[in-house]
Amino acid sequence: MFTLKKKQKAARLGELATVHGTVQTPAFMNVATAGAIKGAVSAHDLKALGCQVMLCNTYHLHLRPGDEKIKTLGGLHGFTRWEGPTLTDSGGFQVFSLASLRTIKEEGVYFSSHIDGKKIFMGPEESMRIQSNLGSTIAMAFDECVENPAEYDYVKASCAMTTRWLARCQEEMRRLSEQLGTLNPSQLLFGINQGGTYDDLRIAHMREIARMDLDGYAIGGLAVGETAAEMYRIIEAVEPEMPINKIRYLMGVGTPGNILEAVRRGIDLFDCVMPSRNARHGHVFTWEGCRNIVNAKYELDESPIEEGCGCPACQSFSRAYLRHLFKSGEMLGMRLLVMHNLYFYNHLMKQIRKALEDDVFDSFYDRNIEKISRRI
RNA sequence: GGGGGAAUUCCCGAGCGGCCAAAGGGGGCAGACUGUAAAUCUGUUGUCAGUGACUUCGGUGGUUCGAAUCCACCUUCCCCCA
Repeated sequence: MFTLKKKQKAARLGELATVHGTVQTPAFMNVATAGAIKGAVSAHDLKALGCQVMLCNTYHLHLRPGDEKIKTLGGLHGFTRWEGPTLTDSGGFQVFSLASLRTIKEEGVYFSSHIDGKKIFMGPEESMRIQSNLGSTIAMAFDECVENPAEYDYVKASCAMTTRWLARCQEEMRRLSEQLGTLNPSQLLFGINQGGTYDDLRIAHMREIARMDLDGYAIGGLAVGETAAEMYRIIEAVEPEMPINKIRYLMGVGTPGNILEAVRRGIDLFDCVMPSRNARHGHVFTWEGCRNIVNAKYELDESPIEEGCGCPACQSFSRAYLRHLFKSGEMLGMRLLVMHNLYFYNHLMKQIRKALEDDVFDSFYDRNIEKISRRI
């Protein structure tokens, strides 16, 4: 159940109440695709980093270790020991990211497993069943995430299919929630807007799925090839069509700057691999911009990544030490950088919420958008 | 004391007369990464001006139109026999 608490122009402050806890929005969900944040960060660490929602992946967990096994082990919550809300992505993104390993049909998608080549079929019903076994707080609809740019006719047909798939997801979820032994009978279902870079398709699709009364609405198929300017234009086009009293999720986005821009345009929820992946490659986010800790200029730098940061890395360690750990291939280096970035993202959202609470989001945006987006 | 082998650009290591500023790793420097097939991938790595020139393959001489590559001596290291 989503409550819109406050609005400043398009930007929204809200909260989503779930059986696993309440999420204060705008929020960033921390990505734990295979049940763990890559870079040796556990569910317990996540709590200390200010994480509100942990995101896991249907396709990956279905392949390994298998959703039935996870169900036996108490679902995602019992398995990972993350006690808060979870969101499972449906496998729709893998239709895009594993494009060379799949075939799309009306009934669903045939994948060759990236692990062993085994044939895997995943349609809307399969995705819902897997997500039900995982027992996530929020299940995402199974969609086709189309790469940008794509032909108009292809995107139009794909959108229509994604809508039909959404109806099947809804139907299957209804059936599953009534079944005895379902881990989370009150699992929420979010629908996903598609339409590539075509405003008319985006709007038409959003109107259609808005009528289907879902628990939340996501914008998918962005940050997959188009420019940031196009992404913002599409959000602006679609936003007025999104139900005002439902949570809005921009999937897979993005940089701190992207997030600030999207909150300003009315988005409540985000997720992205960027804080963890970039940390694994030495990039750290700060309020002054993004740094690369391996740069030679940090060799003798005794200051923390960011002065005043409350993360475990900045609490105790210098840039020089972190650089050394990282370059030496010490796991600790990677782990500390990942923790810093996740803390930064979660803290950024907290500051955004505070600015909205205090009715100063505009000036908060003006003060930070340029700095936060640069490379230093 | 006798015999045999080796020395290559930051490191390891190819090359064995021209197509060699010299393969390939490593390391260094930098870049990319947006619902994670990603602790990965890309570029660059003698100097200076940048279609070229110059210096470089243990040292010094030599052979040759031309040498990291052939010859002589020297230096250092390794192995075997005494």
